[in-house]
Amino acid sequence: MGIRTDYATRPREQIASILRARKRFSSAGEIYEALRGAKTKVSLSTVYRTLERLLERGDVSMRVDPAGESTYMLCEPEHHHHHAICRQCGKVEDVDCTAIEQFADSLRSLHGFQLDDHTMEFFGRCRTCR
Amino acid sequence: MGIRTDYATRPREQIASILRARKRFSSAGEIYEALRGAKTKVSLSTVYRTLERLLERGDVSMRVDPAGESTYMLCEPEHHHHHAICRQCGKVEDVDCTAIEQFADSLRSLHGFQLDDHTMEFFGRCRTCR
DNA sequence: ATATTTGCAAATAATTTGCACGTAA
DNA sequence: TTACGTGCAAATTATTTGCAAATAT
Repeated sequence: MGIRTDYATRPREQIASILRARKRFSSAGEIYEALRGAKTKVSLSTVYRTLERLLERGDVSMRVDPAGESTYMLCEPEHHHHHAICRQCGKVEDVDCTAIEQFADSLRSLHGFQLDDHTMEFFGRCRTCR
Repeated sequence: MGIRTDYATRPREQIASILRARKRFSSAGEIYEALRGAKTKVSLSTVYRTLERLLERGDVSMRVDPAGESTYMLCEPEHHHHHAICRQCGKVEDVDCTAIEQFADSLRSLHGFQLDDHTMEFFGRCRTCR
């Protein structure tokens, strides 16, 4: 019998709900603040622990912002893709960039460097913020 | 008369020297440790302040590692380029990727997204670590 | 019933800051 | 001299952890 680690608790539902509502990367602190108005009280530690758990499960993607803060967003990483992040409103759009990846693949022989992973982020203004 | 902010001090020389010797991204703490053996004592605050100053001057490039720590490397960002980071030894090779950027440019109309900047990092093993 | 989750407060760890003293020009 | 830089110790900030109480199954 394996270990069961998936209780559906109120705090977890609340946190998931916030994540669903926000379509951008949010820090633990921001989620905690967004929860302030909610009926159930959720502690900051629980927010951290839940985010870590969601990350392990692959339900959120994590991004360390330039200030070094970890931020999270609901997002099934089923297929490798990248993000276009609006500088103004923070909205994130998935960028499917097969062609870019093909290009990245072609860099495999570059510098004698055996390429096995890469990251990319795009910044600018989304349609509504332009 | 403007403000002069460029004294050539012993601590700054020591820090620059360490940066020159290491060809990889190093944290303030790592530089501080590397300085332990040096003749001159340099405080951790000075390491932080010097790195911040070098960053403002454009003499180093900064990277927030996945754990959220800021790391620095000597590197003139004269022309926009990216990095191939060896997972094993940490060595960094500059990747000139004009073609990738052309591709990125072509994404400008993507999603109605006005692209104005992007980041990319490549990971793998360098020639000697393969 | 009982294994898991939570809240709280205390512990870490990276980074920043105030201030008196030291130093380059 | 004197404006700028440095060290130290204390303050901040994000994140983690121990543990007793609460909760889901």
